[in-house]
Amino acid sequence: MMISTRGRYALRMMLDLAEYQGEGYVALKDVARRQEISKKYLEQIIPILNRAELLQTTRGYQGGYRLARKPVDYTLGDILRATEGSLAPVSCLEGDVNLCTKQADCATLPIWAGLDKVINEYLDSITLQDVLDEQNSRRGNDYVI
Amino acid sequence: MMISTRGRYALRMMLDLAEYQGEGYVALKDVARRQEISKKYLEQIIPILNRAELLQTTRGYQGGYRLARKPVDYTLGDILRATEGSLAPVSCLEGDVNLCTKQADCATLPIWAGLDKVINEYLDSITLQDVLDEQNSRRGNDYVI
DNA sequence: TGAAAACCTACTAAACTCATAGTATAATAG
DNA sequence: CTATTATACTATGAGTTTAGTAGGTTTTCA
Repeated sequence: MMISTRGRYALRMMLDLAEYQGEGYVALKDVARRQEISKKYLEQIIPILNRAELLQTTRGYQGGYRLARKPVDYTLGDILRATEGSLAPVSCLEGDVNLCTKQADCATLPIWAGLDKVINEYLDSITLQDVLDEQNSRRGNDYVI
Repeated sequence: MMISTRGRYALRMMLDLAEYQGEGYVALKDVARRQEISKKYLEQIIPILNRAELLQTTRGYQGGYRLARKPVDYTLGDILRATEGSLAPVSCLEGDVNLCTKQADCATLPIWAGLDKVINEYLDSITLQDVLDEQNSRRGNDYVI
């Protein structure tokens, strides 16, 4: 019932990008250094976020990544559903892929559907901006004029 | 982010026991047959439930299992925490075992703590009896006098 | 043309999942 | 006492997933 490192690192990377994007693009090596995560591993997570159109990219000199939207326009659910594949607690809930012949009289399916609902609702109730704000207030930046 | 078969089978077994315990003990082979789950695999799940004192057991002739308490006195959280080990979405939340040096200024920890909370609260809001009731009403037993 | 950066693909050790198999132990009927 | 029924315990294993490492390719710009 764990969120994998893939999802957790993706979230930390998105937060890092949100924090450090001034005008330009942020190089992955800087994210990796600050977050203490292997750059090579982050490289593998990036394409997932790219496919979901969560990032903008430039290559070459002074290239890097930046958020495609404002932090307030990402929910944690957006990021985690993309990287975790799905947040469904059982495979019978994953689209129409895993059809179960017993669905109609499965006593436990409504339970998992309900669990799925509370998980997604919780994660969609928090935006990247919310986490940034919370982080700043923790650092005492809430007294900055 | 999945509930494993261990947890799901445990839940189905508990429901089966709840449904079929008249006076006596229910043999595992009957549960296995009705639920279409390998009896040998269920045998491995049983000790987990036994250690958590969720079941009563007798061996030998007409032996088997029964619920230690009334269905209304089990929450799904009780059963799933026992079988899944923990429902925590990240290991830093698991007791004092996985201490993380960055806990104090970790921006994401409160998120996972909140997620953990909604998951546990949801699963603790449902009892075994609730699932039985829902099952019976679905089968049309709600019109029985 | 050379440096800096993203992009892409293959590989791997370790852990976990979902079982299967076999033997030992206990309880009861007859 | 012994055969039957049932749980208890331990070992093994195939397959998948996780969490990376490694190395080379392509793009951009000074």
